Amino acid sequence: MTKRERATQADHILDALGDGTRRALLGLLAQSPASVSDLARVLEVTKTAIGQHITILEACQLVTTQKSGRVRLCQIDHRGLDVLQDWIKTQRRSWDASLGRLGEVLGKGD
Amino acid sequence: MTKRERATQADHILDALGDGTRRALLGLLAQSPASVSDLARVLEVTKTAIGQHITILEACQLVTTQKSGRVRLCQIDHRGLDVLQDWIKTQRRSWDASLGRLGEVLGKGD
DNA sequence: GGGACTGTCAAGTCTTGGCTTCACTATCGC
DNA sequence: GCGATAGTGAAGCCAAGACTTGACAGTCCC
Repeated sequence: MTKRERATQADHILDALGDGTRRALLGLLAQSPASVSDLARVLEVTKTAIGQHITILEACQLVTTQKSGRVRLCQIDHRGLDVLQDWIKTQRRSWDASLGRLGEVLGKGD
Repeated sequence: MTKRERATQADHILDALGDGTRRALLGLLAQSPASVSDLARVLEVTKTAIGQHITILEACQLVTTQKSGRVRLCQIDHRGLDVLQDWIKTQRRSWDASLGRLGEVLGKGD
């Protein structure tokens, strides 16, 4: 992914999910909403690191946050997953069609 | 993703899909099977690079290959996507439940 | 056999990005 | 106000990994 890439939302989501720490983050948030400090404590990384990950996850709608006072509460956003599921569906449709064509070409067995 | 990570197959798949070139590869293969050289030509990288990506994609069952003569024909493997779809389903279930509990806690509206 | 082509291996380069440190602001509670 | 806590910003470190080069083995076809 260096050049000429028209990045769709699905691209951003897959990039985001390509990191194990972020997946762990989602795993934790799937259980219950949590603050940046909470997450940092559990995953044993700095709050700065968590903040960076959350920014990325928020940008592609896998997480939402709301700040009340000095604490930023993070929770899951389902919209990102919806997009990802659509991406899978599209891929599958596309290559089902391609297998169909392949089948026709090979298709002697009727 | 540095330490203490019990990598599931979904983890490997998401790691694999975290790279834009590999996604492009899948996009091409979704349209029709192709050889390593074909893919290298279209994506404008070396055959070596394609070979490396294909190895990774094959390892997590997103692609299958078969060699006939000197050409290695690559095509989509649906099993990887099945696993990914399951992963999404699991995540969604998990955090729907969590949102449900949150709803109960907040749940004065009842 | 010889040339063209397909793919792989080993080794190295170089960018990306995950993470830290340090300094700083803002909020809470006394 | 003051100390403790929550979070952010800038800068830099460093390992992971994407990609290349060059040499090589197989295969096809003349």
